[in-house]
Amino acid sequence: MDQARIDRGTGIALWRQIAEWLRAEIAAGTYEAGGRVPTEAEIAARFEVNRHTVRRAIAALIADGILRADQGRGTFVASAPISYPIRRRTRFSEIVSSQDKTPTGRMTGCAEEEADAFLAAQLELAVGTLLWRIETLRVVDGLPVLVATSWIEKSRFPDLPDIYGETNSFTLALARAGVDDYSRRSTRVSAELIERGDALQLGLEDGQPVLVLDSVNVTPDGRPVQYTRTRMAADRMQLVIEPEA
Amino acid sequence: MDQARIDRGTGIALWRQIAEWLRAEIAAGTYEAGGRVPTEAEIAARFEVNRHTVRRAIAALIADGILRADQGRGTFVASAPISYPIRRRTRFSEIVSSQDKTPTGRMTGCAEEEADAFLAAQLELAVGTLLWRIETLRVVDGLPVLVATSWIEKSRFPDLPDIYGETNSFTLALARAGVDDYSRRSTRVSAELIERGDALQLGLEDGQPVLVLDSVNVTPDGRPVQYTRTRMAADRMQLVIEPEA
DNA sequence: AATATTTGTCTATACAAATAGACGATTCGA
DNA sequence: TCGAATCGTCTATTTGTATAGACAAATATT
Repeated sequence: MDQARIDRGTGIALWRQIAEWLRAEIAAGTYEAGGRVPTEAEIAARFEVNRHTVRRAIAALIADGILRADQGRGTFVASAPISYPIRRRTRFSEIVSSQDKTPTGRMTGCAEEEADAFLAAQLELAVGTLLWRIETLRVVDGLPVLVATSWIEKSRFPDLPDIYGETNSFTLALARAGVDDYSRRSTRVSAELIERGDALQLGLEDGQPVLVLDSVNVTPDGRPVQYTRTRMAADRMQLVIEPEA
Repeated sequence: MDQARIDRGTGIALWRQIAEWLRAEIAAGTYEAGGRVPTEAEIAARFEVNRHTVRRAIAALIADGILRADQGRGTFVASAPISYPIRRRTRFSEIVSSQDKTPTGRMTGCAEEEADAFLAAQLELAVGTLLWRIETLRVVDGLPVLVATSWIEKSRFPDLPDIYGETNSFTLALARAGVDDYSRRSTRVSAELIERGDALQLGLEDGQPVLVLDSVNVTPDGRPVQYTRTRMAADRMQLVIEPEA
């Protein structure tokens, strides 16, 4: 049971007392990351204040990135952004698991595509080479955090979409084709406004920024195997550039 | 150097931020007990706020008994009341020293007086016996805390005023006359409004309450040696009635 | 498709907080 | 004794806080 109280005339505004109560409840785990907090009306009734006063408290927490409000749905705890360290060996599932979160992922699309000049250069293939283009959605604790598009040579990994569709793991899918290890060669990072399709998948609003990572994975002998373009919800993940451990 | 800051529009009233700053400064010892804190104008300039805002902060601390304002003089840290335990052996200097404070005292008056019926009964002497009446002011850490009037048989302690005037100690003065030990027999406690003369000596305003202690000190064989009427500033000392240790 | 729920925005009102200025009351030192 | 310093009180104005009500916009439910 919840016995918190707010006091009037103390020189501390009601909205601030409510904001601090909510912040404490979230920190204590009463409302889990990504979960819903009580509605404005409920909180207002709970403390016997006007809804506008609650709204101001919530606005302060939204400004701090602690809450996120969705019109018509409710107000949610904005999960702390997941750290995404960029190293030579970067495996999404390992990164996420090491932060006590549960990663899931699924293939949202798959198509054949001919390499254009850019992709051909990146993958060191001839222009027009047939590639798999695989669309992926990565989810952490039920919250979608990034979408990625990967291009992989079709002739070298003919049944990759099937294996990836089963395992949801590039590491496993490439291993089945004889690539036991791979590492990140280069990563370029930029920021863009989210595209419509990505926004739908990530549950973001138009106009939100995304981090865009363009990376090339190579086998230990330096041969490119995969070109990936990743779009990360900037409010849910943050990049960490670290020296090699 | 002092780097504290106050922020506007945070939902915490300026007066409260200032009050908490002052409270912290006092707790940290920046302004010592009984000492002066900066003037309203200085604090207002320090934080770039209006003097009225500072006044509200100070009013809150006065209500909490932490500060005390004297018109025309300044605002002072209200010393925490000194505990004054009542036991059989009560020595002002020992009590005060044990509370990490520095006691001083001085005789403020001395006169001869004949015992009236009341004093004669208390001291077990005949009515009309010549007594010394000695007025004493006790000060702790520079702050006057009590005034006392003591009556002692003159023929038994003929040069007591001289000795007390030198030593400011009844214990020593009585010892010189052969009374090695004495203890408190009875103490009556009451509360009155302060008298004009006492108010001047204690630096209190008219209308302030004082604790009045009427006590009789006796030698180990039970013979009365001293009758004392003590007036204590109620906001600077508090009585503690304890069982004998 | 209709309805209920929930957040977003707007207007209006009342009260608290903070500012501004003036002047009185008390104390202290020159 | 005078004036400066300091706290006490008063009026007036502006800004921040909180309430009240209405309706729009998006979502979820039936």
